[in-house]
Amino acid sequence: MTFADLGLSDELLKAVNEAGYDTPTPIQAQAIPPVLMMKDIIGIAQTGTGKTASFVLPMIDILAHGRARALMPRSLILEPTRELAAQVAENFEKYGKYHKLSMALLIGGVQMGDQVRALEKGVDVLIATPGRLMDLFQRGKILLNGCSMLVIDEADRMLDMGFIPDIEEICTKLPAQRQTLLFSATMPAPIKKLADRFLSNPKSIEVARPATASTNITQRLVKVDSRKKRDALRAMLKAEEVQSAVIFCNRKTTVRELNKSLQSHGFKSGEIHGDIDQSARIAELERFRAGTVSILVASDVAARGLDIKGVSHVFNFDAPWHPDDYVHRIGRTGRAGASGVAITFVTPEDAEAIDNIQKLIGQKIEMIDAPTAAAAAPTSAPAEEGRSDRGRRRDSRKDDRAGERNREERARDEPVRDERKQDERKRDEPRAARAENNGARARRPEPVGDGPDEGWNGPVPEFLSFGFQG
DNA sequence: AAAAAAT
Repeated sequence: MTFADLGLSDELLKAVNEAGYDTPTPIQAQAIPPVLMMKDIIGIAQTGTGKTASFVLPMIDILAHGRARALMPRSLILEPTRELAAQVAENFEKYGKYHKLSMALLIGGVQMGDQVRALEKGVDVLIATPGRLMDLFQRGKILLNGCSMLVIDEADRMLDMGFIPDIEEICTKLPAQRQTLLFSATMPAPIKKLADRFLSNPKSIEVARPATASTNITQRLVKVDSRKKRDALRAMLKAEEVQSAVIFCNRKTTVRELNKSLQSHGFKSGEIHGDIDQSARIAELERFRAGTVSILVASDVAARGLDIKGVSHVFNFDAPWHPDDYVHRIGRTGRAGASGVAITFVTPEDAEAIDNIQKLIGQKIEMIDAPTAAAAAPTSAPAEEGRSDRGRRRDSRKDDRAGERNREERARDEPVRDERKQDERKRDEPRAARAENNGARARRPEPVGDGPDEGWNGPVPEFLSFGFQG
């Protein structure tokens, strides 16, 4: 099965091939043909399954003919977070490079001016978070009665975030004659109801959860005293072959404090959470993507969907309260078949949360003791698909600043702050991504982590009975 | 127990 078998146009196939893909993922293979036949779809799939391309690709071909009129977008994609919306927009740019589609990204936290001007010119594709969309709608800047295609992405997360009333209102403003695609990782009752009400005769497509079944992410629990988490983290950052890591905390304040602490210990780190203003969030992600910082300390704003290449490690500095969040967080590593390591710090208070996580993923995660700074061993074989300075990094694991310095040097040649340069960089991005992708394909490592005795082989304490002294 | 999203 190749993309060519799915009925996509030659221009699109060319863009897909140039992006480095030739084989569709299961969700893409199942969804693209019916979407092209203008059917409604319910896609039950996690992020990381190639879900975004499963609607972006057919949409590009469907929208290729016809012209947008002022204030009347021809299609609408709803996303729960600004970052996800921006990421979908990037996908349209990447795959739509041989099409002349116009696009607008409507998200909060940024000036409305450009968004309004784009709407006035007319857009083929509107990508939005609900709040800003409703705002602009109420200001009379958008008419939705010419919008014949609707995508509701991450519907269950929209539910969590209280967006369902907004979504319903938006749905009623669209023409009844339209195509609707709904994607959700789970199907709670309110989402089913939403689908029943606003989709007609939908075809259901379900693909397996990637993070639970996938063997390419080595998962470990690390028993740690809650007062010694930072020491344990630093020790592990030094001991592990960390190409780049996302470190999740449960609270924004913890994110801020941990980032400061890491920086004061000489780590090149950045932070992202909802109290950081939008332009800084974008800049921070860009710095992380570019490798200017190798460590991103994050709240759950970054847990879902973010697709960043070469993330070798995810650390749960705090064990997530909701088991679903665990699956989403660790899915930031091991992307596209790469290997990855997910390490979760566990304090006695986390017992129930961990229990729920293990139930959800249907497996026990091996538990190890926190390493001391002196004697630390790597969890697994290094993730082979890190950034391009991976080789240098491998020889410098004692001094983890060395690799960062190299990365910094590279980054200095492509400063991200200067806007003009940033545009140039953006244009180069597809090429860079392609090179990385091909490289990854050529030397994909054996999946790690599905063997019980990999790297760590200390005794695994019976989880529920573990306790702490001190 | 939190975070996210319009201002």
